[in-house]
Amino acid sequence: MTKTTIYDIARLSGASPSTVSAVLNGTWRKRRIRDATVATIQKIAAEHGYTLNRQARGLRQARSGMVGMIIPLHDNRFFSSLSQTFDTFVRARGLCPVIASTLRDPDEERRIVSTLISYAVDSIFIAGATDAGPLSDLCAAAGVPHVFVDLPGRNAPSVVSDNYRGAEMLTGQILAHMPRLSDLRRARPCFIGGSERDYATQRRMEAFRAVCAARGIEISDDDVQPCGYAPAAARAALRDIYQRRGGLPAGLFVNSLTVFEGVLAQFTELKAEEPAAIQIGCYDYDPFAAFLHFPVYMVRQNSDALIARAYDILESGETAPVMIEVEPDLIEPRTVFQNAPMNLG
Amino acid sequence: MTKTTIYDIARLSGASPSTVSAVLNGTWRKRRIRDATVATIQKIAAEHGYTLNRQARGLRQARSGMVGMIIPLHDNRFFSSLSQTFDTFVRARGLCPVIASTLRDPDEERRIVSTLISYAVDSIFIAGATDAGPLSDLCAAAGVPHVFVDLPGRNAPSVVSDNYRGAEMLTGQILAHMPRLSDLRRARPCFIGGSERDYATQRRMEAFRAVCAARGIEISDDDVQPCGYAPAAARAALRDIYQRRGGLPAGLFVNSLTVFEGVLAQFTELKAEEPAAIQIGCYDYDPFAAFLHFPVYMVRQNSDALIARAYDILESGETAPVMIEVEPDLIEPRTVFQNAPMNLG
DNA sequence: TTCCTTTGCGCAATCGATTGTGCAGCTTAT
DNA sequence: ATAAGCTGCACAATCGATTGCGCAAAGGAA
Repeated sequence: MTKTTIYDIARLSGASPSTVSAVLNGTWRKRRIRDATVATIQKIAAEHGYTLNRQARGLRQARSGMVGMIIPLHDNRFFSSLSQTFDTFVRARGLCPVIASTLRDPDEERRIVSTLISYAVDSIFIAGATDAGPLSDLCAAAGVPHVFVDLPGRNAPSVVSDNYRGAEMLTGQILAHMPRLSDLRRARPCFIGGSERDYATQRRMEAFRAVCAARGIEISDDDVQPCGYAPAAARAALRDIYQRRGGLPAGLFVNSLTVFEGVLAQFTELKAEEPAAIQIGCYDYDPFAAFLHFPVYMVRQNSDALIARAYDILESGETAPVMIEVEPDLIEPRTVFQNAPMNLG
Repeated sequence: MTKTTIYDIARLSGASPSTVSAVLNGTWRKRRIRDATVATIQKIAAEHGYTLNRQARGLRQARSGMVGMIIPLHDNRFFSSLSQTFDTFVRARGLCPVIASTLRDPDEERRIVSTLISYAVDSIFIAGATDAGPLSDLCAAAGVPHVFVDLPGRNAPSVVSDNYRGAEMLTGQILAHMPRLSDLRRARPCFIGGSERDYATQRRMEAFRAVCAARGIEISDDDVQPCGYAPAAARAALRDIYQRRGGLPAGLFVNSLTVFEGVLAQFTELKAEEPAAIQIGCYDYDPFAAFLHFPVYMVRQNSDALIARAYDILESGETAPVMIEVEPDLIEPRTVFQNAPMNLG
């Protein structure tokens, strides 16, 4: 019942605990253990179902073999995709992933990072923190390597989507395909969703305005509504836009999938032709959104590349606040198969 | 740079390490430590940014304060929803969630469970394992309490969706709303997706057949196609059905969201009226699928209740292979708001 | 004053591994 | 034959906390 330890195996094999340890953790060549001894010990270990106590090893080595990641929430296409990639990468290196969600609460963020540190994680990936500075400080104080993913950190390296480029592509498609409406109130495209305090949203708004300006379309503050990420708020924002303009705008830049949910909810109050008569683009990708009754351009962030680059940075030992940008993909309407990642369902 | 320990604080405060330990872990009342001593030690600890080394504590206590969960993949609405609930539950108890994905690989499953055990997790939630028996054995050998979620375990308690009931409701809606087609080849509803080795799929097929039989509809083996979970396979299966029958069947029971993706992909080859002219039901829920141009009934599994019941069982100390069923919710078409869980996006 | 409690805290063992060092015994070279 | 070197392993300290036990000093009762 009580788990077997190297001491038990030492007793049973007549060897010393240090020899057993070396055999079982693979360092026995360095210690010049005879092959016969190795075999004996491995046999006994197997017979007794020995399993390493990683807390003991970790205590001695001052590292746990775990790698932490914090995300705002699991229940989201983009972040769960990040999780999946992270999980795969970490496990491929023989380490154990620990992913915790913060619900975008700064206190939770600090608490989780502290917890991870107290478990002596080898390093930490921080995705979508609302308050990056203090997290960096916590990690730095503990000497834990860390990297920001999807948002730029001030005092540590970060890997982010090229939000400007993604929004540029998306806005370009919206402008290229939206109808030319004679009603001036509806002729200009709108940007909806996200938070102004959000780095990603800032960059996307910037690109949206720039592309519009380049086509000679003047965007007013009224055309840009960073109303947060909640579907209900997005729905209300769209209702306002609709009422003020007497209809949907010719183009709609939807800043996230949850915002899109709110937009769709509002659409249920309209005639089916109305959404179909404008051009919609959504930043972030969902396969079902690709099958709505009107075409939607979408941007899919490249979570594989984000995690891969982040890992590169950590493994290079870089700790300076460099920033790497990863270009996202523009997804044409109705292309679920050609571009969807493998999903084992 | 080197982290402060209770020994450092003991030296600085003039107290003994055991006193410092008691103060910092909150058990000082039991040890009758003076309030003044407590205050001094806490002050010094705060000044030096002391953080607990949980590996040391864990080694001594033979438990880590972590709770493990394994899931097939993160990148899936149902499992990421389970993850979110699990995360919230575990953290609410002051513990640390560790969620790892197995990609439905039995070897991976065993490896991960072993790893979790070697980290001395307090307990393990097993969601969606392909080979439950060996996992139970591993946990039992290590004396780690565990519970199966979403699939029944043989030697341990489990909490599963009431797949029969869910499929019963869904089939009921499909039959109630599907058109009566004179073409006999197309008159019977079809069941598509999932794996026959899968407990959940078995139960759902059972209910599908039973409800059909109750309405006097005779189902042949040809009407039931458990073609797996991959979108591509589902697409091919639907193409076959379409060709053999000369059109879509009047009713379609889609056994998972990824299968639905494949179905939709195949729909793009049809005229838009065709899917709209039949009745579709999907086991599992996606908000965007609720906004397609034809109404879809969906079943949403109750991940909150699944995790809550699983936790109840673990906390009750139950280790016998009891099985608890949780009823899923039937979601009417276009009701994204009334029923969707809060999603902070 | 003497004895008994209670208060407040220290001592030292312990959890299970890792790792720097030491040292017999056997080889090989000279 | 002696020194030098190599082989194969054991010893013991160490990581940082927790915890059973013990004991001096203070307080109270008789």
